[in-house]
Amino acid sequence: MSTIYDICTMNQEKVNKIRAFNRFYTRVIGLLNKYLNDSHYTLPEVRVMYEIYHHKQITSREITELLSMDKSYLSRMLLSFDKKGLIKRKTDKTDTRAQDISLSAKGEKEFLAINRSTENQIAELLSGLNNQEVEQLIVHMDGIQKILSKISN
Amino acid sequence: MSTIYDICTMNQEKVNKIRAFNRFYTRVIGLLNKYLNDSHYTLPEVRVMYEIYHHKQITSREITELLSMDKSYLSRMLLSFDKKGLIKRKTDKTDTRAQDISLSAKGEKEFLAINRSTENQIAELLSGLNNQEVEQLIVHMDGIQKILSKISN
DNA sequence: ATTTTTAGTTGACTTTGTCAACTATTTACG
DNA sequence: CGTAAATAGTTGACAAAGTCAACTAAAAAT
Repeated sequence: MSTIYDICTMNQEKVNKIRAFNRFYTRVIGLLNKYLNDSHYTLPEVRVMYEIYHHKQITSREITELLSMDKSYLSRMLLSFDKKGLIKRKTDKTDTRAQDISLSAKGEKEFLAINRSTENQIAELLSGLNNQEVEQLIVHMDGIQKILSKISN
Repeated sequence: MSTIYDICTMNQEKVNKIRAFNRFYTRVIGLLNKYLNDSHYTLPEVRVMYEIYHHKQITSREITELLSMDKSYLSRMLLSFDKKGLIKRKTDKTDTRAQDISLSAKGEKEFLAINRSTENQIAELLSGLNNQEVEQLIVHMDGIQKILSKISN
């Protein structure tokens, strides 16, 4: 918990630089997500698929926690995945209220295709940079994650 | 323009690290924007106010370009700002189709209040870090902006 | 002078996301 | 044990965010 004193003595310029970065990176992320317009899936759908894929077995509740997503929103999304045959759901053995969700063969195929095109898009973006710049970029990104992980619970 | 060759030889791990950072930072930005729920304004509204404030005089078209925002969406937003007395609009002297938009005294007051609370929120976030960490964070952020500015048109 | 482009508005719509109420379990606890 | 409280997921109703196309009026291009 910070005090008024902390906030007031905090260098204004530093805060402004961080805000500038946030604005800048919001645009970067926006650009990178633009490609999704051409895919059959929306950004939140892809995020959900990502979680299912990387957990192999996951419950609704876990997804809502991981993505800070409303459970009703997710419930409807999973229904649409189900209709499209992208997921399998089976009742959890130790808690019959919960379902273990996993990607079907079709779902996995779809996800991996999206995944590849995201990767290609980033690779394409990076192709405008030389090797050293890419290395530096990653160093900076790791650095930010390391520092901010301390505070983001 | 990148070639297939570039993409295929691009280190997969680097691409994955960048994607991981994007996911991470999407969450950070999401957390920072959460506070807006308590404000009277939405995120896109604040962004528009930001642009009006920092240009003193700006047209609708310029805002749509700066924020990649649909002109109909913006038009309605400006209408609501107008109704709330947050902006002044006057016909541009050299192009009577266009309007020069600026914040009213009330609008400026509102924007500055939002601005302060965003600043405080970031300052509060940073209060969990020591001086050196904050310095490092800014170095990394500047680094990323410098590198990515080369390519993001 | 007329066609084409542009600035902004409006109508109709879709997507995205939220909130509260509900059912069916499970867990906590006297 | 048995009842109360908490939890997993669904559903209805809605609000917020964003898009698309058609339109008016003015400006720019030809």
